Amino acid sequence: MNELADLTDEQREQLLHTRRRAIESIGKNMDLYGITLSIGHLYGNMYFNQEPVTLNEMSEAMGLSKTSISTGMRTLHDLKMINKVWGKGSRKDLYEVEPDWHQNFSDFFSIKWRKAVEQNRSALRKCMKEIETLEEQYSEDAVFMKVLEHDRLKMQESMKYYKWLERLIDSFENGDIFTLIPKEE
Amino acid sequence: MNELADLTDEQREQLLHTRRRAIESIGKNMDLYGITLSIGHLYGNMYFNQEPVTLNEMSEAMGLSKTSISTGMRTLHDLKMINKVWGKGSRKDLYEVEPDWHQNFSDFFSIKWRKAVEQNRSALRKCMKEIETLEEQYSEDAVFMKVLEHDRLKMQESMKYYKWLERLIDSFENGDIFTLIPKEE
DNA sequence: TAGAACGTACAGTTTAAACTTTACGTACTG
DNA sequence: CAGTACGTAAAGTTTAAACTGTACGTTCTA
Repeated sequence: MNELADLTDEQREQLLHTRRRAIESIGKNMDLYGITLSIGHLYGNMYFNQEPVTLNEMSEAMGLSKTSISTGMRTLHDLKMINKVWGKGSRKDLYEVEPDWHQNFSDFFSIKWRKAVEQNRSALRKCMKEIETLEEQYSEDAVFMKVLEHDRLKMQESMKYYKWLERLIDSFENGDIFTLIPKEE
Repeated sequence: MNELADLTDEQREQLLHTRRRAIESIGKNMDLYGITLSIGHLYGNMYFNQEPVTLNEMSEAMGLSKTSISTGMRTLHDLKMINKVWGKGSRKDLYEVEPDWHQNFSDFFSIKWRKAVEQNRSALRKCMKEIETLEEQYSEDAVFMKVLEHDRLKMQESMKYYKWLERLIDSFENGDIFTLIPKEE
């Protein structure tokens, strides 16, 4: 269970103390991924573990109920930030952090941003259709037409942005971004 | 005050009904920017306005207290998603949406992600220093050394990612991203 | 200079999120 | 086939966030 069992008490103490700063910082800044502080800490605590962890282990380590850890793990798993591992003879679920953070980042954008962009594009498309219908209907009414044109132009501008964003997300998804901005300097 | 005053009741009705889908969608998906749903709606409602709006106008339009609108406006302003405008003879604060969404996106990353990356890098740097000190101290202890090395390698990997991410953020901030992925297809 | 309009700090209230406890379905074990 | 361990759904509780109402400082107006 405890991969630090072979260390002396003093060593374990020093190690955990040293790790803490990194764990706290990583966990805290995961709100960027829309993740709550305690789930961020969960991830941070898993970060240094060499071996995959179980629900019970993390529950005990963090002083949270097993249910909380369970839902936290699912959240992290949905975002592909941790992996479910099939371990030896254990019938417990085992989890470990996905070590490739570049991949992490890409997945996050694919999952979250792609969905949002598609929803907004769809809504804008429908809205523009309706505006165009109104423009046909009221083509004689100069005052109304001016307002309608304003709305249409505004949405066309937004559409341009969304198309650009989709190409950016594409580049994350297919890895082209790492040609444009290489992993190694 | 009301830029739609010159329209007939029917026209205004149709227009607002048509706009609503876009407003809802835009507002809803702003949780990606760490923004609450109602502030997202505030932004969505401002989106179509041709003229800058005041606190009172939006308060009435959204059925929220002026205080709520005030704090919402500040949040949006901090993220540079809206601009404070100095209008004619009015002494009310006037706000309008920043129309350049590419710029919006860049600013968001500069503000939010840059800070997080710097914090994490700083924490990791300190943590690595301490690990190295321990490695000197316990250089004879093979068991402990193995654990320490594992931690150090893990953090070095993370540092690579953060350096990459900083270069990505740089490209947003200085606009290079729009050379790599052009606004126009 | 008194009075009104404006934006926001602050304290209090309501609503939503996080977390726990209990209970249940499933899959191993003897 | 009972008995046990495991993960999670569901309901209940606690904690935090969102929102409101009041009050105050500032700035403009008469």
